[in-house]
Amino acid sequence: MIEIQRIKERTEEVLAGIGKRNIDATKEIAQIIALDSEWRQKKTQLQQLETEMNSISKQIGVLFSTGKQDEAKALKAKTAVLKESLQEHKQSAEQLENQINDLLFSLPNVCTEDVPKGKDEASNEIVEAFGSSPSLEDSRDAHWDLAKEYELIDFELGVKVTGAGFPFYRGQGARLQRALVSFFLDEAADAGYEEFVSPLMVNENSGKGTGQLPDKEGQMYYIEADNLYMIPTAEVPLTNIYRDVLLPDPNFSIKLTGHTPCFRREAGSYGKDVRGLNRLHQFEKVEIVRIENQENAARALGEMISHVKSLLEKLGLQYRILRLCGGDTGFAAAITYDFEVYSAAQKKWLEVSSVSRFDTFQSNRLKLRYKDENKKSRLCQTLNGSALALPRIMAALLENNQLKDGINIPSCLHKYTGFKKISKSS
RNA sequence: GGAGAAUUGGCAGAGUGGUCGAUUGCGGUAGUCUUGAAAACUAUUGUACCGAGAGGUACCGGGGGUUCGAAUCCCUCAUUCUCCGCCA
Repeated sequence: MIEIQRIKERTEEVLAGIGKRNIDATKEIAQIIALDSEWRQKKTQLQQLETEMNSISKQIGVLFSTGKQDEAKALKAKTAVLKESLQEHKQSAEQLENQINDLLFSLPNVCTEDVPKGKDEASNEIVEAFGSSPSLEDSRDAHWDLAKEYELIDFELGVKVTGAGFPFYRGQGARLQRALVSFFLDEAADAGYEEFVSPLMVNENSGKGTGQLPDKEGQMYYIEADNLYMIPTAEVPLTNIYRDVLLPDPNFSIKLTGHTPCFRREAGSYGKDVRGLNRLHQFEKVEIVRIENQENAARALGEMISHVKSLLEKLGLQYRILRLCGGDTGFAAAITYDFEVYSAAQKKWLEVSSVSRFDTFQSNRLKLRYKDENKKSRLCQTLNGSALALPRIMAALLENNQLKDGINIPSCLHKYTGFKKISKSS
């Protein structure tokens, strides 16, 4: 959530940043500021009462220990009124605090200056494009047809065993999947990211820490018996490693990566958008996460973008980078860049990565801080990005590299697949 | 899954109803001594919040309760350890 100090001190900036999402938060912000000053008043009064109470209690203690029972009893009688008023103050301070928190939780992050204003994806900006569409013959097939033809992915089997959106990968398809994961992890390691194998379920506090809860509760699979959530992305366990952490030194740059399945309930889609690998309930992803100080966050974002670019270029995929407009930017992000690859057979762009800077929005919830040069606690900056999400990469690779008698594997993957071409007979 | 024990500051470890935010040791920081270092000695050393400041408040695994007063008593949840059972 947004730091309340920022709301009070830089109100205009906050309003403008949220305004980019086509949301007018004037009322909420004014309410927060008003409630906050009310809360401060109550808090001060409450603490005064507590001081008084503490001192009386101490006196009673002294009186008892010096044998002055009667005086102690007299003093005790006085506390009843005080106690009542103390309770009242405590309750109303708490109530105010809850109201403020509810409001703060409901506000999305402040978009940075370079985020374009806009309501939906139509206002996203294309900032860069790379590569060109492969020239395929007329017989170009969509990946779901290729998957069947070469026995790479079995969607029906997934339906039988689990349900729609849970495919089986098999044979060369499974191998290609594993090759991609290894390739992505090795590239991340080369770029200095420490690899983690994380839990695939998280508790409620973790969900809150990265902002999936309470707003996106319905999008996660929930294990009721144990009060656990299936992770929608490795971002959740990886970032939550640093929940409630105070880093002692301002010179740090934390780079984490992990490969996990991601589970998403994603109700309400239909048609060819969800066909094949385009949208799944379970898919694999390699995520990169960074925790930085105030000064380094902007540079880290640039490095992450370069990293994702280099992956796509090594895979030889045509891609473009979008700077999302406010309305399309996720609740917790301050700025997001989406990467899309071109799927030649479907003739459409598929989102394969989303790289975001969260400013202090997550770290505020996470209580993730560091000591700066003056030994003052400051909130860290968190960033994350997909590097990369597997299914749509796989879809694009299959479609774009298809030949009459097989599918070419990009050379960077050869050492992982053990074959250079997907063919029927093998 | 069953039985028992435990959870205190960076770490170790006291504290069982009242000047306890918490004895002490180690570690950290600063200083004295030293050509330098070590040792020794001295001081200092948690986090968050309220307050213009002085200062105050909260926090002893989490939450709730009893009490004028709780690290200390009660309830509850979580975690760790030991033993038993089961198991990749």
